[in-house]
Amino acid sequence: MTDTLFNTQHYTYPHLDDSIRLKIQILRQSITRLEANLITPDSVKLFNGAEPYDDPVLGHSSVDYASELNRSQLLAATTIDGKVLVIAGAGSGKTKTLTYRTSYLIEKGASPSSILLLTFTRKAADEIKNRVKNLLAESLLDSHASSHLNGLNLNAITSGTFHSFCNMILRRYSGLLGINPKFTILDTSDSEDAIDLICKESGIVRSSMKQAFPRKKTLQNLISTSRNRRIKLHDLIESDYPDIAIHIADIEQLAKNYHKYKRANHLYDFDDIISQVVSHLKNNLKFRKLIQDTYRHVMVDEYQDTNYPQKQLIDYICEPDNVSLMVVGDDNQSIYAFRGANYENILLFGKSYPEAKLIKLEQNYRSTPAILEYVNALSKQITLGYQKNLFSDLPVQGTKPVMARRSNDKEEAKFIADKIIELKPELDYNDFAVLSRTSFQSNQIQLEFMARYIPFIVVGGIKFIEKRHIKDVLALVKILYNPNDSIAWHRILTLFRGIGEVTATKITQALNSNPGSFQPLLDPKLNKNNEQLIELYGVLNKAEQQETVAETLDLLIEFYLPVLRTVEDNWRERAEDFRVLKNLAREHSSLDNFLENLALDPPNDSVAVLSNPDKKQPDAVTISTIHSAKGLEWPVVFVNALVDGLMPHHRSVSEFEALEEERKLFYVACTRAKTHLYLTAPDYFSSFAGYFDKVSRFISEVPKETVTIDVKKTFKSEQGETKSDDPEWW
DNA sequence: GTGCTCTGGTTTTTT
DNA sequence: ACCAGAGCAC
Repeated sequence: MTDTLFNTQHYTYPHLDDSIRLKIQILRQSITRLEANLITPDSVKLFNGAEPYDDPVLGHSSVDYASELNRSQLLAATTIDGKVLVIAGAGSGKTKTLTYRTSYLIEKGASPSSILLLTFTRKAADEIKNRVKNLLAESLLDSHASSHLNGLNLNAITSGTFHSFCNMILRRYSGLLGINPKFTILDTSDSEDAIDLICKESGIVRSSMKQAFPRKKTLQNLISTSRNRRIKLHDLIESDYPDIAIHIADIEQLAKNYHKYKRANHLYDFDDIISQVVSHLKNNLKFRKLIQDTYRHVMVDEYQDTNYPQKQLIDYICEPDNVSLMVVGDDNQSIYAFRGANYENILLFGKSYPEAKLIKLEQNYRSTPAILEYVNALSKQITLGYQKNLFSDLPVQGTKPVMARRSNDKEEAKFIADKIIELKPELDYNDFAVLSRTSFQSNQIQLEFMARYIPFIVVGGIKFIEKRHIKDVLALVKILYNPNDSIAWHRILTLFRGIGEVTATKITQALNSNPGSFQPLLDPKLNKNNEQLIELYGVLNKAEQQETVAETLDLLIEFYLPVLRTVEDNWRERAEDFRVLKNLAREHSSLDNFLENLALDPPNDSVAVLSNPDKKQPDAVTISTIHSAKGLEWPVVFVNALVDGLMPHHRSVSEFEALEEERKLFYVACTRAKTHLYLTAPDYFSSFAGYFDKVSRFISEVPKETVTIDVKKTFKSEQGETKSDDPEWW
């Protein structure tokens, strides 16, 4: 205790009950088992101890694998049989390794169409694919060296996110699977709306004497979590939401109705897209065989953030021994449990595949030794995981992370701004990032930056796709594509004055029992002589005739603008966003293509960037949540608001696994820094949730020699403000 | 049935 | 700051 930065006895740690102890024990066993299968360049005598150039492929390739990769990376890239887990530490060249492995597979004779590459974002998938194309460009044109490469089409590599892959499979094999290929995807907020609608229609009594019925957001979360974590709704509510236990029966019924509703209307939510493919793989042997024969080389990135259905998907595809599988991940960076990700998948890999090999990438190419020393100390605090120790061969130690504490969030923001201005002469604004646990924690910093003329961009923020007017127009597009989409209908119908829940439901039902026609809009018994409904009828029919997505969109927007004007005062401002939407539409050849891409790969750039696609990113400091910063790096990183209660979040401190994830989140934040890491905290933080005034336990737990402390306190005394530097003060 | 306003309870992170 | 329910007028 004495060598830590601060006395950790000030914090309350979660109680470990027997069930969690048992779980830890099982996970430890699995980890130990796989550690026994660890292979290193030395243990396997990489290329029999000879130079890699003796390998028939490596020796003759135009790609110089052995000099481009370090020995562990080379081992990972060339171990192409069986099942392999690669533990790739932060900044260890994971993407590079996947790129070279893909290239190596192809040079070894794997056909591009037999390769399946699953990543967490489409951007990551595209990047790997493009880098492989560049690597092999020379060989593909060279008809002498390796003749089988000549004329290969690398676009045949299947790469993307789990969702985009499963979406493609559902549509491509809709005939074999007996499903309607014209389904629409519900994003999270559509799914919430659907649940809300069904809740109202099924006449559940929402208000109870004792306990209010959960809101739509909670319900959606509950249903999704229950599916992704394979926990019965009943058990999930009892363990995680005991307050609403009296509503269990209603919620279970609601979940069933929601499911029926989606199937009846050809709607798939995010969870369905994956679990439908899994259940077809499970039940349809012909389909399973077909998929297993197609994808012979599977690679999965960010395996620590997969959920149970995603693991099942991989397991079904990779069931035969001759399908090779490499999963890559870092158990220290699993930070998506709230979205159903299961950190156990990566820890239990040895249990699923007892013969699997383990490879570790521990050389870090990102951070200075001083920063690595700190993050390795953080890593030691994580209870469960594979053994790892990041190292760097940089000759210069660099500066230690700085822990700065200030009287309040304003002083904290000032500190950050001061540092940026101090370091700016040698760096660009692009070289700085401020990372926060929650998005609102950057408000004070944004104000300070504005006052000091420091340019910044906020990542995360309000999503373009989540804006009301964008959702409205997209609902119109969805109606055209899938006239069964009652969620979209309901959204549009309630937009008009004089039409509320009840009328909208009646019209929606009439539309559904009258497939292929918008006729009910004209029915005087239903439309209350609303002229806009009659106009909508004409617009939809006309829009159906349009050739391109852009033309269709133009018509719909033209109709929608006057409607928007009746519901929002700032409609002009909002209308600006339609330019962006039109630009996006021009990139798509069909409505389904357009809708799919917006749902599965929504643009998360700010509107300003989207509307000037040609302009280069301006030179600006990045302000982001830690989650959104995953996979990125900056020379100078600030992690702010490090108060116990915000980091770890107060809602996560009472449960072992939740606290562990917060710890990993802090680890992710710190590993983004290349040369300078600043950890900052205000003296206190107060909100309806409580009053927090201790520095984050994650700061306190590590040995004090790994950081530099910088504490300044502004006293509010009777004589006015005075400043003091007191190292004893926290 | 619809739409407005008031009020009190709520707020983590997001492909 | 944001949303959902209640209460009320049309």
